[in-house]
Amino acid sequence: MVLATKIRAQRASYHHGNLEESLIKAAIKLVRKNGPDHLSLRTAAADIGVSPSAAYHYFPDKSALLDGIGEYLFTDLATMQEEALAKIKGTSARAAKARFRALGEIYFKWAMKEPNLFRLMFGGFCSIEDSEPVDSTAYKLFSKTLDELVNTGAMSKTMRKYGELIAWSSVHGATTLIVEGHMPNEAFDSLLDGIELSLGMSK
Amino acid sequence: MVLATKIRAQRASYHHGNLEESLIKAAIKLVRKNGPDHLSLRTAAADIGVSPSAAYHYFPDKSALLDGIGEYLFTDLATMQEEALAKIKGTSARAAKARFRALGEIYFKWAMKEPNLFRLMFGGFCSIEDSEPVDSTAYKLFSKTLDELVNTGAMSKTMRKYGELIAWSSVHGATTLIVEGHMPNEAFDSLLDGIELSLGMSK
DNA sequence: CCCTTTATCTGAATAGTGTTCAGATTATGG
DNA sequence: CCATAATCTGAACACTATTCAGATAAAGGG
Repeated sequence: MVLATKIRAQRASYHHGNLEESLIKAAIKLVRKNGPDHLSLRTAAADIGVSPSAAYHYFPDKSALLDGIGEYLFTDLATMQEEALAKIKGTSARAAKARFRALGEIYFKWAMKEPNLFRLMFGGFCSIEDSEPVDSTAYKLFSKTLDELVNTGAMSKTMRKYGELIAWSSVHGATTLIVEGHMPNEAFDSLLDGIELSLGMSK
Repeated sequence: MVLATKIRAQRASYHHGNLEESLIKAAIKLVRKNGPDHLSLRTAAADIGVSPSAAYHYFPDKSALLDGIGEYLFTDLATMQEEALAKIKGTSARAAKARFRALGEIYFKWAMKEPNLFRLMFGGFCSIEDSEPVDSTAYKLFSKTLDELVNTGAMSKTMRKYGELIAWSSVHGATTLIVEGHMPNEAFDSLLDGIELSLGMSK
């Protein structure tokens, strides 16, 4: 009984029951359409049938709401990358390279499919509290993938120490530049080729 | 006489005389302080002692004002890069490498000094009308610098075709990641080292 | 079962925003 | 000097974030 009333999120009563998450999801929809600037706290509240001031019981600010969205999206992207990696099995050099490539491609595709959400994540709209980004799930996945490349002999040891830096920077850079229209779409695949070459990955 | 009245920008009369540029400069000041989101057309107008609606004779939109700022800033950055390149004379491989490095460092330093202006330029706040970014002054400077590297034997021919892609993407990527707090500051110099190595530049 | 306490949400108000438009003001050219 | 055109103002409209006193409902103790 207690659970039943708590679970329904569709607002059958004065109390909403799930306002925080509902607000974030409504806000994500708006950001997707209108961009991270142009997010309206009021319409997000209205969309889930709640007064504007209700939001202030869960977020001190509009910017706190943006932070909440950011956290949600970052874990979302990390999950996608984990799933993509899990699909590529094996311990061969070939598999390691495929995983490396998959990480970059997921990143890029995600950004191209949801440019406004990507902007929110990396455009200074949300402050991530993760003390060090190095601790993040995504970064660990990434480092592990690079280690595999070295261990299977697919990547030169000399370049290993620049691995994270070059790959992460250039994949992120190309993605943002393409998303913002400063670089042609086709450039991304070519870039991945170039990185593999430059990091000393065997053909 | 005619010139005298046109030149004074300090508003000694009903007509301002230089509203478009004054608005852009006032807006730049605001963006520098408060970020590209949070730019207020009204306070920009108020700061130069003009009514809000006056702006609409020069910009159809607030977003058009942002476009104007973007154009202003892009030429500003390009000028800085040109000046930096001009200071490094000579046709040796050493000089070519110094120019390459200078381009990246200027880019990074500029962003770190003015993160909010950098966000405006590359964060989707302004739409650049340059049909192809390849035509931009900055890009031409960049390509020329890479050519010099190959001609002086400082860079391998094999990697030349990935030169723009890798260097531009990774410099831009590292810069944005650092500016947004996703990467430590010290990473940038290390990245430049890595790029030089990976693009086959002789030590 | 009721009743108090506490969490949750509303309504109204304030101050600021982009944008429009009729009209006032000034410069320009004949 | 005067008519025309360019330029700017003032007031208005529909938004926005944010605050706060009070209404509403849930939870826990008697």
